[in-house]
Amino acid sequence: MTDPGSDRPAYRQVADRLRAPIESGEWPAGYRLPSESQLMEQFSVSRVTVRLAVNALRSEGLIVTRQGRGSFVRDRSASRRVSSTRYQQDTEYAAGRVSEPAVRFGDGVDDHGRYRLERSLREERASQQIAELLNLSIGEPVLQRRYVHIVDDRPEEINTSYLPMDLVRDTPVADPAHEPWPGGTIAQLAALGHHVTRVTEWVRARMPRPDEVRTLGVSAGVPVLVITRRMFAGGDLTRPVEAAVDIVLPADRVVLDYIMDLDI
Amino acid sequence: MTDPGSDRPAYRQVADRLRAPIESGEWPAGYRLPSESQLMEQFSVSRVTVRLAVNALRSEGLIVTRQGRGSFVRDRSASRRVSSTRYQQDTEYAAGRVSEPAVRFGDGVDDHGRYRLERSLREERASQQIAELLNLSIGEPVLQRRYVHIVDDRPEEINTSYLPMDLVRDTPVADPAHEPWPGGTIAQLAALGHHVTRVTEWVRARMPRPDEVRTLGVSAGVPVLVITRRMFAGGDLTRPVEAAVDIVLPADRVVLDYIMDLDI
DNA sequence: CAGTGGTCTAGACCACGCT
DNA sequence: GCGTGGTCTAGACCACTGT
Repeated sequence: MTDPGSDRPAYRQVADRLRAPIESGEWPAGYRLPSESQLMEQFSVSRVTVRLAVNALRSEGLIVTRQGRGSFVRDRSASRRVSSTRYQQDTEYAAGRVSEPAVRFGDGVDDHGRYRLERSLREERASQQIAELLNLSIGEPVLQRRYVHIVDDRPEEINTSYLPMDLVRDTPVADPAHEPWPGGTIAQLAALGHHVTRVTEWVRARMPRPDEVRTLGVSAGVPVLVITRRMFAGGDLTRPVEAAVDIVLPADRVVLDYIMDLDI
Repeated sequence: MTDPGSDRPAYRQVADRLRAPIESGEWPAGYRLPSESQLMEQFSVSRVTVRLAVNALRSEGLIVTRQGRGSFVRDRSASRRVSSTRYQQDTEYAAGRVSEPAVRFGDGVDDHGRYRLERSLREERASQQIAELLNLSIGEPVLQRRYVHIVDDRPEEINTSYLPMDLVRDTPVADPAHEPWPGGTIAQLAALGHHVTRVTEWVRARMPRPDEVRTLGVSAGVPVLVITRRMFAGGDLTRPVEAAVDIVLPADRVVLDYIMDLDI
């Protein structure tokens, strides 16, 4: 039953009573909540009120609902760790000092054939945003590369990056037929003589757009992490050699890991 | 009018038709959407359907609604930039090489008296999480420090950090009467002879809990960035000297800025 | 006071998932 | 076939905001 005397609206009271066992862990990930009819009876409220409560929990990211089956406590443990040390490791790999490039999607993922990469390359003219990021003029030619990283048939990362066309024209980097390059962008650029010395990342979070909900397969109530990355080469900090706008990651599956060493 | 022949439910069609002018910029931040009654008439749907559409946009973070006034396009431009270089700058400051510690809440904020800090200190016994982060045993004494950074009477950051009690017992750091320390934790620790050489940050994003919605004053549909930070001193990478769990930042107001210099 | 969004009811039909 | 959630309607009263 809800308390009609309370200031708190009935649907919030219902939500509160469902939230408690979820946050305490009494209802673990995967636990099925009572059905809407059961909640209507248990709290003596209408279906609309029950659904308002359930919606609130869903947009808090606590539950997922599946038509015909029910609402379930969502697994909120992040699985993948994206470490900033991958850039240093790719640098070492490009220099031949280590034999393996950085692993991006977890150990053993490739072995089991669960990892897939979809790529597309395209020459474009720099938009205002890209021109600003790469310190070019609007309209200068750039190479757009779009990567979708897929694990277990589920996209884990969408990544659109741009390189100044001057840097890569008539090189394997701009060749669509070319295989994915071990060691990633840093190794590619190193092969062209551009040695990346600095990477900057701007990190934001927001709710996904509907198209991102579809492609990333995130459920309602799960934000995305959005990274804007720039790479600088050879001590030139004025003109980046690469800019990746909107690297989009589902926040329920990812932790970003940054290490900062300080000179004392 | 909505298209009843479409597979797409009416409320999604309404949401789509409202989303377009928002994302294109035709309706700028602050623009007032048509009222619910206007939308009912315009699309020939019931109020519930209109509200489903409006709720969808709200949980996407595109609009805010205010009772008695209407729904408005939300300002999605982030204002504050949190840079990882602040750690290096605090280190320089602690070493006396620069005269100013890193600015945390924007230029001129202090001058106008718009910035306020609420602090609390408390001795505690390490929980399992804290023990793991600090590489201590469960139950060992730690100093808990809780900071709430307030700008314009609006909390901008909640920060709970822990230091091993052994490091700070009977020092000014553990003294509640002590003023906020210029240069922050790094300068405090330096004054005690612990020179921070490495800072690691784990970055996540999630939807705020109801209590965070209240304290941070974020509107529905805005996620929070959550940082877990550890500081290591003097080349000892096994035992951190500080751990900050759940530094919580409203994602609509903040961009995190990381710079990674690579050794080639 | 009129207009706005916030809450709530009773009832209906549909689509999905399992048995 | 039955129970689940998804969508939708018509109608009501309340609380807040402005004139």
